[in-house]
Amino acid sequence: METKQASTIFEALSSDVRLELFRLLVRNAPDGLVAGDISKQLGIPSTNLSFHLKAVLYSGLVSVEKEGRFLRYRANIPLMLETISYLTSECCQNTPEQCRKYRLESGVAPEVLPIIKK
Amino acid sequence: METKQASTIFEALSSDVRLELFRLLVRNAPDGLVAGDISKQLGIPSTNLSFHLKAVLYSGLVSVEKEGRFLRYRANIPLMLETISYLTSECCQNTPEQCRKYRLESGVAPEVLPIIKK
DNA sequence: GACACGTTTCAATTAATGTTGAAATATCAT
DNA sequence: ATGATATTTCAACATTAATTGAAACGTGTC
Repeated sequence: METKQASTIFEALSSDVRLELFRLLVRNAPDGLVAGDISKQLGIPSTNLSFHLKAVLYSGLVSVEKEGRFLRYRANIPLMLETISYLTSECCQNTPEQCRKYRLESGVAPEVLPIIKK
Repeated sequence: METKQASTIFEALSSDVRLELFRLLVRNAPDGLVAGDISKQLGIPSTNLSFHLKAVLYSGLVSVEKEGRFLRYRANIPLMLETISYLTSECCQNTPEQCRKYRLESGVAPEVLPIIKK
């Protein structure tokens, strides 16, 4: 992954509205949600949601599909995973012991987040 | 983790400069780097770096420590891990099979990124 | 103490982002 | 076709971010 793509993706997650939007779609993967449902669940006007949807679509983190007169949005989970991999790559100059220490410090369960390689 | 904190963290990673800055510190964990070295490695003026350093410091993703007349910056890896955990939480309504499919699709090695729980 | 060096703050400019209501567009139901 | 509904585009405004050079601030060195 290239820097430009990754920073665009983080940009897409950098507003409260868009972050909640994306997490909503992550929770609702793989089915996704139509715009109206998203608008209701986030409690923001559809016009504002549309603005933010454009940003996440541009980043690639979300995809859209026409469904009658609705538009269904879905989180692009594989891209999310690639982005995480990009962020954590070559962590600690590839010394697993240090990474392990950090992971313990974070309190995050190992099954959820083992960025340690091998 | 709260939405506000997480979006501030993604905001910190949303510019090319800051993303490269953070990844540089991740690679150089746990030792960190002093500002001058960062400035040289990123090839940007110290005044501009200082601006971006403030942003990542504010987010908590980077910490700083005085070292004589230098300032040493370090990536906050545990916070990075918590943030990743926040982003991926309740993925696919906790149906591991779907998550596994996505992971295969992403092409990311399982040891690097198993967000699947259990 | 005077000087050099690393780093930050300030001021100025340029550009981009977030929000809202009104209007436009597209699709389905009758 | 007409009307109702879903969603987007547009215009306007307020807010915030990015970049740069000059100046200021600390800290170590001679």
